[in-house]
Parts: sequence; C-alpha cells; structure tokens
Amino acid sequence: MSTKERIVEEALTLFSSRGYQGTSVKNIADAVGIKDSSLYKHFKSKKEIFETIVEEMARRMEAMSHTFGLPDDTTVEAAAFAYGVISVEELVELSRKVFLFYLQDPFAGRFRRMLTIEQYRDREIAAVYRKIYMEDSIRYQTVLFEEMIRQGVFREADARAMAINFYAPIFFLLNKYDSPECSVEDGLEELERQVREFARIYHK
Amino acid sequence: MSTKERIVEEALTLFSSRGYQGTSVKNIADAVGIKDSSLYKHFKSKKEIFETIVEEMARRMEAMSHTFGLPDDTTVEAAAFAYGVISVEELVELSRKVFLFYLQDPFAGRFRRMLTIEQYRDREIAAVYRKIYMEDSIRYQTVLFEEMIRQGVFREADARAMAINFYAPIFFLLNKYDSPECSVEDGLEELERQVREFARIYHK
DNA sequence: GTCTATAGCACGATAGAC
DNA sequence: GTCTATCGTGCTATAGAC
Repeated sequence: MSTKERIVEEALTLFSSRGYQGTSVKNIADAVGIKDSSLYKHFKSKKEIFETIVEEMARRMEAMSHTFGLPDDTTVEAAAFAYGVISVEELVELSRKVFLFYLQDPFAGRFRRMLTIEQYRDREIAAVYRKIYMEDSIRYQTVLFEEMIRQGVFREADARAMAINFYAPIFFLLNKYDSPECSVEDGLEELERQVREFARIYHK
Repeated sequence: MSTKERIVEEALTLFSSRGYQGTSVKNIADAVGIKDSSLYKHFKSKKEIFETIVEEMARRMEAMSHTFGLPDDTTVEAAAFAYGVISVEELVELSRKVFLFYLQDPFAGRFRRMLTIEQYRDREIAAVYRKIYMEDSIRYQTVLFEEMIRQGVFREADARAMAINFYAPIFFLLNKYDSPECSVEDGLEELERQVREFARIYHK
C-alpha cells in the first residue's frame, strides 16, 4: 500500500472515531509513521484528505453495488425486474448483506461513522449522508417490494411503507450495534427476527 | 436567564452542530457576549460545561416523563397497566409526541444531535446514547404493546418485535428529518402513515 | 463577575536541506 | 519523499486589576 493510501486509511480510522476537528494532521502522520510535514507532499491540506475519502467511498459504493447485483440510480427499475422471483430466504440474505456491509466492511463501516459525526457541521455532508443511508436505500427497497408484490410473493400493500418497515429496523440495529460493546452476532440474530416478522406480516 | 444558564444554552447549540472538539471556549463566550476568561468564573473547564449539559438533560428527561405520563425505569410495568385501554389514535398521538420531542424540543433536539456526534469518541457517551434512544425506548414500547395485546387492541404477537417495528421508523424518520433542509410537516405526515400501517398490521 | 494580559501548548501549513 | 525547523495562529486555562 502506498503512503498516500495509508494516509487515507489512517485518516478514516481517526475521523470515524474522533471526528474531523478532533483529529490533527499530526495524529494522522503519527499513525502512518511519518512526520506531519511529510504528509503535505501527498495532500495539500487536511481538507483534501477528507475529500479524497468521500471520493474513494463513492468509487467503492459503485463497485459494491455491482458485486451485490444492486442497481445504481439509473437502472433501479430494470434491475428489480431482472431479479426473478425473490424468496423470503433471499430477503433475509439481502438484509444480512446490507447490515454487515454498512457495519463491518473495513471502509464502509468507518465511513458511515464519519458521516454520522460530521453531518451537522456541513450541509453538503448531510446531503450525502441522507442520500446514501436514507433516500437511496428506501427508493431501492420500494422498487424491490413493488416487484415482489407483482410477483405474488407479498400481498397488495403500500410499497413505500413496506420499504420503511423493512429498512428502518436495519438502520436502527445498525446504529445500536455500532459500539464495540455489542456483539455483531446478537445484532444479526435480532435483524433476522425482524426480517422474518416482516415477511410473515406481508406474506400472501 | 443567568449567565451560567446562557453559557449552557449557547454551548449546547454549538456542540450540537460543530461538536465538542469543533467548539472553542471563545466560540461559546462570543455567543454569550462575554470574554472567554470570564467564562471560567462559572465553569472550571470546557469539559465541565459538557457534563453540566448531560446532567441538565437527565433532569429534563425525568420531568418530561412525568408530563408525558411516561414511566421511569422502576415503574414501567405499573404505568403500562395504568393506561387503561389505548386506542390507535392515542398511539398516533404518542408517536407524534416522541418524534416532536426528540426532534424539536429546544433542549432535547440539540442534545440528541450532540450525542450523535460525540458517541464514537467516548464509551460512556455511547452508553448514554444507546440507553436513551434505544434500550429505554424499546423496553418501554415492549411493555406498552404487551399491555395492548392483553387488552385485546392488538392480536397475539412478539411484543419486542412489535416495539422495534413501531420505534425503528420513528428513529429512522428522526434522523432523516433532522436537517434544516427537510420540513417537519413532511416528517410528521410520513410518521403518521407508518404508525397507521403498523396499527393496521397488528390490529385484532 | 467582568475585564486585560499572558502563559504554555497544539494546530495547520511552509521552507529548505538531503 | 522524508526530514528538521519554524511561522503565525488559535487553543485551554490562569493571574490579577477593577
């Protein structure tokens, strides 16, 4: 890993626990194992490191959506129709994937914490936070459930309300089991219970 | 309002948007309209201001739980039984109260933002955050729904799963409509839709 | 209980040697 | 691309006049 990559890596770790303002350039340099002045050969300012992290996450999100087979903004409808019939088991698996990705993925987990911390000091950051963890998620799940209703897996219902009923517990448990004090296994167990209750409620 | 109270007030505003580390003692003093050195006649350190805010919130939470008729830790079961039969309309009203309190109450709204920002830098803060917005809420709602099932308002179901299905959307919408960019009315409307869908699902 | 002044330190960032 | 040295600033906190 290049020094530049290591700076981004260590900066993300520090930003995600102590915040942007709570992290000094020297903290980052110490973590990397170089002097703070050397860091300025790779980035022209502290802010540029932050911006690089946001860009890096955007790149990884796009890559991940391909791996998951998740649709991006423009093809969301097409992708839902490409699923074929989605079983309850596949829904459980999807919720696990989303939960573990946002909680534990080495980059995504820290990135989510960082945005959670920084959202109130900057409107642009708040917009990115809401887009990723709220609007995009709900929009995607809404299309998914519209398709599952069409397929006859679920009975007729308000797909957007369903999406919130499906995703809100994931979001809630994500925030609850975010602490090192909580075991991820407990979180996964509670998540699965909620998804099965959800499926039971809407099953045709 | 005394100078000491005004310091707490302005500090909370700043901590809740820029974070503890992002707020200097001078920022607080400027907002109050005194010199930073004068502030040390009221508090011996910046940290003491933070701690005073946390104590003040604990006091207000207790007062508010009496106003709402919400039970505290020790009398949670007794209080649920004191409700009498709870209608769906009363449930809608309860969700509105909780939502608006945590979102808009002049103190509670800023306090929640502050804890959201500061939760990852300190385990003790994280524990307070989880207790208030997760554990206590879910525990209280679980007892509430156990009682509503007993009363025959809702059909037999896992009361804890119900509590999460009721509260997670409140928590999600709270975080979504936290931004000045979003209208509170839209949030309340979306909340009511979710609560009515919830009631429809579990209604006997 | 407010002020001025300042101690003592950490901050982000730059200059220049190697 | 790393280092040492340093600039100018802002930080928490204290001392002491009024």
